[in-house]
Amino acid sequence: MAVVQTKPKTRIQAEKSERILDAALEIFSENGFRGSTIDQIASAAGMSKPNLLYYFKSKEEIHQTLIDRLLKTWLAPLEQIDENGDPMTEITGYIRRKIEMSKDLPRESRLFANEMLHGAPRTLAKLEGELKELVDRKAEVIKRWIQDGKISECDPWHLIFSIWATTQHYADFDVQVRAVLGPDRSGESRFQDAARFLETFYLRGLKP
Amino acid sequence: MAVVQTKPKTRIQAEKSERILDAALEIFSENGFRGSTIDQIASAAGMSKPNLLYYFKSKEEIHQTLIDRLLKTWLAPLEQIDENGDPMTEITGYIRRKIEMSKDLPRESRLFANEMLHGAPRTLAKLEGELKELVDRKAEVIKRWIQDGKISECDPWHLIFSIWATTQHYADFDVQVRAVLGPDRSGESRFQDAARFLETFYLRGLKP
DNA sequence: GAAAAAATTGACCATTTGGAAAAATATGAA
DNA sequence: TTCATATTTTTCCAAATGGTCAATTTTTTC
Repeated sequence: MAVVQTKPKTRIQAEKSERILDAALEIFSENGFRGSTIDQIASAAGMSKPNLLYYFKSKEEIHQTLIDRLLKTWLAPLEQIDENGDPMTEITGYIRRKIEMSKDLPRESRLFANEMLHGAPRTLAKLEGELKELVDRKAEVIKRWIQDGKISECDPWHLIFSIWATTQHYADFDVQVRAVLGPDRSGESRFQDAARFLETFYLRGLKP
Repeated sequence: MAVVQTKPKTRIQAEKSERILDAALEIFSENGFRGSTIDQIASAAGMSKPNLLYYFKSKEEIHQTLIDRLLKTWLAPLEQIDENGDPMTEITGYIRRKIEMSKDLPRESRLFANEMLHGAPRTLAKLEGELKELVDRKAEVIKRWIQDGKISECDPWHLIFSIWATTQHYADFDVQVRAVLGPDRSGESRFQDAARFLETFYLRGLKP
């Protein structure tokens, strides 16, 4: 049976299961769950299929592990919003962090998007739990900012959705973005351009 | 060989291939290309697998047909932007049309999103062709509006991306949106709330 | 209403794929 | 060095799946 269920015990276990997860992230984010084979993942991780199955007892388990880890990473930037900070700074900071994540962790973003796209079968409970709670909490913060006249009136939930959408777009729809921008604007600078656009746009949209 | 390659000839061909495409849209958008089986599609279309393969010679061909049709539908709302209209009205109109599409054609949106997410293997050429041309054309229109001082300065391409992202989000990430909004705000009204948020937000962001 | 064309079915096949089992090998603690 | 444990490989299997084909049934045409 698989070894890593609870905690890796040996050096090799820690190393190998990390390599597997990294390879799996690559493969899953590119091909989706059903579009990926254990063989592909194994070979990307530089080992044989049965060897991989020594560490994770099924394809499903690898995927589940990735998803579980991902959610924490995903919530972190929102968590960081400080109710005592300056609203404008907090929100543009959040946007910058999210754009940064699209640039640095596109595979994670796509894995997550894929999961959502297909109805979040393995994540729904957490969305309705942890995620909803966090968003509700932060929405309250934003509401207070609005009541204090620090930012203009708007629906905090849809505001958050819009930030998610616009920032993650640059990871999830990367091909499309690059196709439209053309070869000359498809360099790393597109993230900076996006950040600049979004920050000024949200500043204008939220200025009281 | 498949019959419908060029044009359906008989009544039955027209009807059945339409039913197949509708079923395929349902299945593909839910499970992705590799996650869907011909059997599933056939049974959703109320026929046997070999029967389905009488109309389309492969799973790939069904998918390709869907994607080809989709792009036209997808470009239509942007196409409608009128350079001679009032900028604000044109842009909020565009947003409304896009939100409408997320509400009425979520399966199409998800099919498209899935294709993008996995690198648009079957669409890339069209993205770099038709799509880019259209967007470039409309970006010029927006540029002129900016130069004429009718809307505030911003990058037209990223403006368009942001509209795509925010509106399609409500179809592609529907599960997440509903999970966060909770049962009471998950009715049809969420599209209206989204539209209201986005329209006022873009109005504020673009007011010169 | 008979012949031709179109549509449908049932049986079948090759390949891919997730996964199991057991044997063989490497590693580490005593 | 030896024994126990951890790791890896080889071999294999059963189910799922995309697709074919010949035979049969239905529809259309004349």
